[in-house]
Amino acid sequence: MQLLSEQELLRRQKLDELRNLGIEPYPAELFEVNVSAEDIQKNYERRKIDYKDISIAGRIMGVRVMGSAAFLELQDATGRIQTYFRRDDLCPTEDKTLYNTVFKRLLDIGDIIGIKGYVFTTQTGEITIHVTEFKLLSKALRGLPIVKREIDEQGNEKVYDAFENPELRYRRRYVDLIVNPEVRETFRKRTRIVKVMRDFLDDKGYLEVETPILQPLYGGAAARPFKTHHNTLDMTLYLRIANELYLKRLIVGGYDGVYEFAKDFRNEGMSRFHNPEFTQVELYVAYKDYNWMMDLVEEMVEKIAIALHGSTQVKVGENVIDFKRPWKRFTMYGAIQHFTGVDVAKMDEAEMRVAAEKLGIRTDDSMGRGKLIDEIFGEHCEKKLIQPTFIMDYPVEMSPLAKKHRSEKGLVERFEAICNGKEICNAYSELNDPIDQRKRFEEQLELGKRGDSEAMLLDEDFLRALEHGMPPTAGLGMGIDRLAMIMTNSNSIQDVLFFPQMKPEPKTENATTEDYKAVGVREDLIQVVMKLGYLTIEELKKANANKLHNDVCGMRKKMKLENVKNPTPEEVAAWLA
RNA sequence: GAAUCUGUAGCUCAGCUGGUAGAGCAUAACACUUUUAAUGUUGGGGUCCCGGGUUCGAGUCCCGGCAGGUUCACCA
Repeated sequence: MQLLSEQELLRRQKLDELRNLGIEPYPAELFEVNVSAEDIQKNYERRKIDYKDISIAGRIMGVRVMGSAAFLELQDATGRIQTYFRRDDLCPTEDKTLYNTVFKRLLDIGDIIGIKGYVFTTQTGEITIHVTEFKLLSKALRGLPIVKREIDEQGNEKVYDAFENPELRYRRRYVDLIVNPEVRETFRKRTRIVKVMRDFLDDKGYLEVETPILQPLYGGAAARPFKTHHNTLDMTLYLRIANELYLKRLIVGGYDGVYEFAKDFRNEGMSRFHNPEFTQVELYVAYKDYNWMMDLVEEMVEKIAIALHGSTQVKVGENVIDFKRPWKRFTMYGAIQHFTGVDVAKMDEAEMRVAAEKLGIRTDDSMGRGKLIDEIFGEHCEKKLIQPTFIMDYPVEMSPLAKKHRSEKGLVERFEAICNGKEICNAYSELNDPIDQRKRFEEQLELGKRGDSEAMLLDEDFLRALEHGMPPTAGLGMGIDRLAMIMTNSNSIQDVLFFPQMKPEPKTENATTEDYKAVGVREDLIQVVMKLGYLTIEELKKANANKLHNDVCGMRKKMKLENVKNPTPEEVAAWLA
């Protein structure tokens, strides 16, 4: 049972009043819409004749009543439009109920209405709909945060009473989307990113596929999984951490290009860059290598920037990032030399450990050469790479699915694109030598035995697929969330996920309607009893009967519940019996 | 996991060295037929996140918890 605020109670009373007037607050039939707010704003001035008989629906976002005329802000999916209501138009006869009562008193900010009318321009120059008919389509029982916006002389928008509490915004994204238009826009951009990619990959003739999310073995990345159980098969299943191994099986099967936009799940820490479920696009193309893939990534991301911003330049925080091709390319050794002045290429593990210590890295004996390189890079290079940059040729130890470098010993043909100090994609010339692949898996198993909880498992069926022969293949994984953060200038992954993962809201342990009824409290009095602070039956039972009767009658009056009858003293005494 | 900040009206936030809880918006009533953060007047509205403690007295101080933000760690 919810404890309702004054404003919520009032709106419920309005619901009854509407029904008493014969108005259904939640009508079943459709409302024909023939125009959008954006359409009117954009095209009215040029084609006035087309806006003489319009029908539009949306949410009331603001009301300015001036006696027998009123302005009301209507918001639909495309934006806002001002509407003008005049009593004498809506109520040509003596009966002014429709305007005075229904419109002025029973409609609220947040309600969804449909209107018919014609467009005109007010004296102050605002394009406005003169309303000839309106219909309530859905009554809102909760008030919205009222965000007010003003455009100053410089054309800058000033926002008053912004709805910006992050917890509420994420938990109640529907409210966030209603009152913060820039949030709606962010998610439109996110969808646009995916659409541009999909069109780009489809144009090249690659096949969009779906592969299992529930996997008997998790693989394709180094991460801890979520574990679940299938009852009928009585077996453990894991939510995928990547789909790499399945897509490669499809390349073995003879498709020469496959891709999937995949939700992946990793049971690890959360931060402004990490959500337990996130989206990646993975792409595998036969007969290509990582050099070819770098060109593709540049081309695709440049296209996305242009599609979203009309330019290759994107403002992200303090920086302007330019995605214009070609991007800078460094080998990992080259990047380390460039940023630290240290040439690690020829060092063995011992020399490198010394070098790392000198660069302020805490090392220990478990760290091999690959790990040391990765630490140095992470500490001294990655954060400094603001403009999009490819880092190529990683140590073999960290890349068990990548092909050995064609000329450099100890390295693999792998690259990441770094942008704004963070990885946005990861790609290899894929390892297709089944014997080498088995060896690499075995090394991972060894790491797992030594306690690395993220070491990869050996996937025997995947190896069998490789043994059938996989063509040389270039593979790519690109994080959609991270890319969306950059492309929408968002500081947190939570701002590009509609419903980021949160701990559940603490439960209120109030008694239920049934609990109250069980001790004899009439349903319409429950609100009153709760308002008095008796939120559990236990507390209620402790009350003094006379005082409780007095309090209930007083509170009923205070809450202006005219339709609710006061309880008799005997009735109240019976609750406590 | 650690550090740190935050939690007060439907929303955004004040609240000093502890003394009966405040503003703006929203809401209610009245006025107002082209306003736009509409305006004017008058009201109502609070489990100060939860639980302990100190105190004559706690929104405020102390301890513990819950939720959230940020940074770090982890996570390629």
